[in-house]
Amino acid sequence: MERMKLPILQYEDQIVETVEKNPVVVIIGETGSGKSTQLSQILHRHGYTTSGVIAVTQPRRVAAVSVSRRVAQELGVQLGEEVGYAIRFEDRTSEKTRIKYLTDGVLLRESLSNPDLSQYSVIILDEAHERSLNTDILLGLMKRLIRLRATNLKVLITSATLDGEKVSRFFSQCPVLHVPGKLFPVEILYSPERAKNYVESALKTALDIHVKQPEGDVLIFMTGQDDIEKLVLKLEEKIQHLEQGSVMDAIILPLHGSLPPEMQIRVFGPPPPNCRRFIVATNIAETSLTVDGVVYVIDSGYVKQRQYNPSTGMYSLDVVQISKVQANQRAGRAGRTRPGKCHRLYPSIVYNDDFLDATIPEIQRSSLAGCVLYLKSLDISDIDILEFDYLDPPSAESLEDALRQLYLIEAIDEGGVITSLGRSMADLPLEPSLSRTLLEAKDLGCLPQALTVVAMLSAETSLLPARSSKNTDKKRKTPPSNLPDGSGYGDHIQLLQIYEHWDETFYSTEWVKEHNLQVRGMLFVKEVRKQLSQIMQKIATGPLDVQQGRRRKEIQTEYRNLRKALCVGNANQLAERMMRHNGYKTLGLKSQLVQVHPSSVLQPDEDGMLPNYVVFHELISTSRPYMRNVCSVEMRWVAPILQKIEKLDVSKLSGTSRPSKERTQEGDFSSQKEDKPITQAPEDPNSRIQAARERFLARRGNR
DNA sequence: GCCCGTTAA
Repeated sequence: MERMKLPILQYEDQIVETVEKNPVVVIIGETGSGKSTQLSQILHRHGYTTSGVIAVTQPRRVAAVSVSRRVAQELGVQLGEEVGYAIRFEDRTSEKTRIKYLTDGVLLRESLSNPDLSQYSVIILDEAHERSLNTDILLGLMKRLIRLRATNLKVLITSATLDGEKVSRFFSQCPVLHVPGKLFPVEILYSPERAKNYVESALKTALDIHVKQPEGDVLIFMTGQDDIEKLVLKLEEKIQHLEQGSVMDAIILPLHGSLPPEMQIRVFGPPPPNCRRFIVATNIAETSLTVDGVVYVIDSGYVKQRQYNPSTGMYSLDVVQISKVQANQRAGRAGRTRPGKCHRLYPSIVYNDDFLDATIPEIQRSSLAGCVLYLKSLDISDIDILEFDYLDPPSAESLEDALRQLYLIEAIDEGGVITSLGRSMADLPLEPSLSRTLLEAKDLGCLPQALTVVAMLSAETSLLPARSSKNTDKKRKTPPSNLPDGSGYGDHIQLLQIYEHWDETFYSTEWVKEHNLQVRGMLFVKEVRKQLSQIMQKIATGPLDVQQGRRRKEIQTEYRNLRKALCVGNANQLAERMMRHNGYKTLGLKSQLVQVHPSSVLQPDEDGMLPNYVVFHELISTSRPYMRNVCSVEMRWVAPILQKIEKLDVSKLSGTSRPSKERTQEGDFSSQKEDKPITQAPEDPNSRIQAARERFLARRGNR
């Protein structure tokens, strides 16, 4: 059997012995080592499932499902019995389950109702090198848990290329085991200089491979849909000319996230005989999807990355250089089935001197309001939010921004302590502004409508129709969509109307297609709405289903209440129109000049002016700073919020004026397995981050 | 006039 040869099995004794002796072990295993499927089974064989369940976290849903399926198969058991999985909307575990695969988000949720995670004897954090926001929080929680939990707990942190030393230091010098993978060698070829235009450069390299190199598929990493479409067109054109010669056939496949699923699946089908496939992809092919048969990789060296600026509250989507970890991950995609080649469209000096070692972790690129609320809602008195032990701490500025946001929506009081409202918000799997909107809507009697809007917003990117690439005619505008118009109030109301129409058709797939929306997205909204309704049902009265057959007057009242709830929930996302034109300035710590996104359905009045005050769901800087998903609100709702903003004192919010907390509880537990001191001086994280940030920003400015 | 990489509760 293939499995018998998995490299990790040769290390079984060593792994078990190390786990016996240490609460935390780091395991570095390259692709193909079998760590995701074997580690849990090894520990199961050695009795670790007698005292509890083995949990294995995955950053992605599909991985949790597919890996658990394979393990069940290998153990010859029914999936959902001894081996199961739990992901959002789907729990396939039972009382018999001893090995449980779950997304890290699900484990975080479980930790909310059971901070000790007492049902688990072992927790394996898999793919930790991806450094997802959730994984990073779990790392901090695990560090605390191994000291505090009364019953024995083993933690394994496994990853492909993670800097093992760094994690080991984080966990008091815990041991690091290396397990080799089963990758074939990949020859790295650098360009003499960095391409001025990486699309052109990729095109040349691809054609060169096609003409000169033996069979084998080519995977090309671009940054986004635009690049991909350009390159696909050019490749098709050039290869058609070539084919009159003697080269083999070729097909060219785009691959990115906004492609409908049936188009994504094409890359998994068997390739036609005697035909080379060119797959032009975003970083979706870096980790999320694995394409078989790739022998050549072309790496542009760039990626599109979303980042949050805590001082302005603005997201931006920038093309940035990849990290060394990412470059190696991309190269590795060429060596899965046989030796391969990776063409890097940049010189080795750029790789060595310019690329960051690792991608900046998500926790340092995101708004932390949700994360901070989550930590505050855990009933653990020894956690002070500003002192929470992160592998890579976020900046003080980012934490303060999060506290300010939470205070403005009354999730914490002026002393930084979580309110009962805040606790209710933490129960909802939503960003805080949306949770707050729901709770306010409950009091205002428009909860069914708010549930719909919030569910629609949380799926919004997967709703929009796929942009067609053929629309290159300059004069052709987007076809007039016959979607509802939000009655002039803006995008939130439009989202509500869209869903209500769909509900009227009894969730017809045809209706969705006719209106150029994505079926997958709408079905997701339906699931989210159902989940949120179930949670809200516990504290709300009255029906929460979509309301139908109301009178016009009732609907107007609902819209008004809904807009009011949105205003309360988005207290940190308000903007005021300029006097003489339709530009806006945001109301907050640092005012920004912004505009309503052109896709908005917000309507101007008879004089052509937009409303004086709006709330927005998101601030994003693309070609300009834009507010996306905008809704008109009234000044009288805004006024009290403005007063609050003026009086706000961040130093109180961060709890620095509070007396330090007692830590007696900690001493009781820690005596158990404290052979090494836990308190280690962090090696000056702030200066390290600062330096990384500066490099990062400088690079951004360069382009 | 815009147009988004990815993931998740």
